[in-house]
Amino acid sequence: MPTTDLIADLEWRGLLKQCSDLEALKAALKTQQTFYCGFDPTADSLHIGNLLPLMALRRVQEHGHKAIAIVGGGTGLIGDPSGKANERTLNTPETVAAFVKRIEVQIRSILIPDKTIIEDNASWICKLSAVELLRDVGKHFTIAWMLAKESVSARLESGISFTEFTYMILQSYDFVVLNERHGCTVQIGGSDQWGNMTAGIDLVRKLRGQQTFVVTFPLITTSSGKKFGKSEAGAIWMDPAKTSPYAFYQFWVNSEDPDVPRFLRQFTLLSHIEIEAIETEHNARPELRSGHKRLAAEVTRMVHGEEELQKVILASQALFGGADLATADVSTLIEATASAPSTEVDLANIPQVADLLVTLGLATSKGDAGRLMKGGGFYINNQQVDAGSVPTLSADHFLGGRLCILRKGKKSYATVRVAGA
RNA sequence: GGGUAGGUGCCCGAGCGGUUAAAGGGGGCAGACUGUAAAUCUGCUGGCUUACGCCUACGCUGGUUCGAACCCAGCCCUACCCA
Repeated sequence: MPTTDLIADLEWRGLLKQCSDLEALKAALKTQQTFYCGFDPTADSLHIGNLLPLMALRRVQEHGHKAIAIVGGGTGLIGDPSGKANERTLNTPETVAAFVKRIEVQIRSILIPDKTIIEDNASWICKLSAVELLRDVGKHFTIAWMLAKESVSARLESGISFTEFTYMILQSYDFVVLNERHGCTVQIGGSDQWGNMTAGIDLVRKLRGQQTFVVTFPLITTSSGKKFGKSEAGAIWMDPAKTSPYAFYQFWVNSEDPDVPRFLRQFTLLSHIEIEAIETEHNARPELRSGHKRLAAEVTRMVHGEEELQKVILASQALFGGADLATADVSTLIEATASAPSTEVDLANIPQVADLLVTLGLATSKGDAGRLMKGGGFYINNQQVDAGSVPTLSADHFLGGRLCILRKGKKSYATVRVAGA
């Protein structure tokens, strides 16, 4: 059941950047191994940047190995200096604990439930006494060696507290605990975690006399060099309350062409053959955007489920199909746009358009709304409003007397519903 | 503790007594062209206001002045150098 194909698969998918000892790992993978990856509870939801490590763990499972996800309820109280230019503000233990709970649920939804172990490192880190930490763990680290780590050396100029300085020790200790409890032998993570992770290898060797491995995947960038995972509204979250399924789906549909093949490999479970077929199709008819749509569908289904996906596809078709919304089925539209921002109005007293745009988050201020309308970037029910004119909403704008769709630019929309309808 | 250079809008960065809501660039938003892509071109990019206009803004607090981002004083912070 366990296979060494895992490495080849990761390589093909562009998910393998570095490995501490590739040949030895390949040999080890002939028998079932246990992998782990850590997730930092820095917010109340994971975002799509975290999807990559999750997918990596999922692939580990698909190839018959075991996967552990660690939620850093303990390390999250300290703060990882890796890749951070400045010391970070500490969250309260209550906040971190709340983040941990929510993130655990999300992790479970992506991984194969009955094959997944989730651990919160607070359960051992918080029990560690200062003396234990210093005698049993700290004794194995020399200052010179720690200072040489990129995560620390990069911060010597700008400043790093003792707190964050010790982070790598705690993360290393995680590896030791998992090795002891679950026989965990491989840690995977982003390449920015290389320093912390290799520190773990050393500590496991010293404390448990066992060889362990580290595998990293590259950090994701878009082909035009923009930061991956950000949209106009900020990060793309997995929590539907923070990023609507519609916005989530649209994020992927809007991927740049050159990124699509890579994203299909990295973020979907589609097979090599399927992906290559999609690529061929895309190259033949790029204007159909079939690759984008498939990518968006796969990822949205995985994160939000089939039902949400269907709604979102309906909404996308209605809004981008160029259909005349006046003739569309209102119930379907209402259903399809359920995940968009929305507000209710009273037909007898419809607020000004600018105010509505602000309430719905399509504009940041009335001035911003005014500029938008002035520039011709505003649509009511898919009808572009003439640049310069200032529209007012009337009862006629409400499809079936119930729904009015406001759109900003090509991609952002929100709905106005009639109260009680 | 001493010295030097600095702290300007989302970021970088010009301005160094009035014509400065503050050059220029980046980023962002929108329009055109396409394919809900990229590239390119164009417009916008503090808030309120139908509008005249009003308010807020150049580290903080005071002061000089008819008038200050710009001058003065004190303070805070950052970087580098010396103890």
